[in-house]
Amino acid sequence: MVENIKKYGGCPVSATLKIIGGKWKPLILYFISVDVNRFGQLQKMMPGCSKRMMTTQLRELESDELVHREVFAEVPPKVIYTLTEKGESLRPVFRELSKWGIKNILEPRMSENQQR
Amino acid sequence: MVENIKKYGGCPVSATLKIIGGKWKPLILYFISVDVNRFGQLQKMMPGCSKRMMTTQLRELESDELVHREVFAEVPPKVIYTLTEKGESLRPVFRELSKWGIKNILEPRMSENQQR
DNA sequence: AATAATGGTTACAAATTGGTAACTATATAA
DNA sequence: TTATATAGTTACCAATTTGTAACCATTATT
Repeated sequence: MVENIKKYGGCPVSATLKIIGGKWKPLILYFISVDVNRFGQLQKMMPGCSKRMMTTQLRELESDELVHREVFAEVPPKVIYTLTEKGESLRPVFRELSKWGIKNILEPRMSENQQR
Repeated sequence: MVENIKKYGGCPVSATLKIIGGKWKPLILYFISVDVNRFGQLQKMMPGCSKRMMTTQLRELESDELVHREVFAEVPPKVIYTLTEKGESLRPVFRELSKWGIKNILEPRMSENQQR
C-alpha cells in the first residue's frame, strides 16, 4: 500500500473514510438506497439526526456525487434524493464493513447482554 | 439492513467506522501490518501525526483489541505493536475501501492534475 | 386571516478533537 | 557529570463539529 500512497499522494483508505465517515452518512445512504428518499422521511427514520445535521450531511454527499438531489417545483416543496452510480458502487464496501461490524461488534455486544 | 439495525440495536457499518475511522488509524494499522511496529518508527512514517495523537490512536486501537502492545523491560524503553487476529480480520474490509478510494478519489484526482 | 405542510437556513452555544511545547523516567556512554 | 535514546504524559489553547431553537417561503385549506 505504501506504493499506492506514493503513487497517488495519499492513503486510499483514509480518503474513502473521509467521504463516507460522516456521523450519519452510512445510514442516510442506506435509507436512500431503499427508497426512503425524501427529507422528511429520512428524518423520521433517524430521529437522532437533527434537521441541521441532515442538511449538511446530504449536501456533502451531494457535492461528493454520491447522491443526486431533485427538486420539484411544487408547494409545499418536494425534494427527492437518489443514489448516483458512484453511490451505488459503494455497495461492496458497505457489505464488508457490515459483515465485520456484525461479527466483531454487534454480535459480541449481544451475547454479553444475554449472560445475565 | 434495517433488520440488522433492529436485530442488533445499531448500524453495523457505523459501528465499524467508529472503530477504524480515527484520523490516523488506517495508516497506523497498515504500517503495523508491514512490521513498522515501534512507536518511533511509526512517527517517522507519519510526520503529520503528533506524538500525542499517535499515543491516543494507539491506545484506542489497543482497547478495541485491534493491536497488541508488548513492553520490554529495557532502557531506553522498547515497545512493539502487532496486529491481533481481530486486527488481521480487517484486511478484506480495507481491501474494498482501498479499491474504491483508488478508483473514485485518487485516480480522478491524478488525471485532473495531468490536464494542465 | 390564520394554519398546515415541506424543506430548509441561520445564529449562537456547547462539546469534542487536535496541535504545541514542556516535562518525565532510567540505564548507558562519553 | 552530562548527554543520549525511547516512549511516552500533561497542560493549555485553537479549531472543528454538533446541538438547539427560532425563522423563512409559498400555496392550499379552514
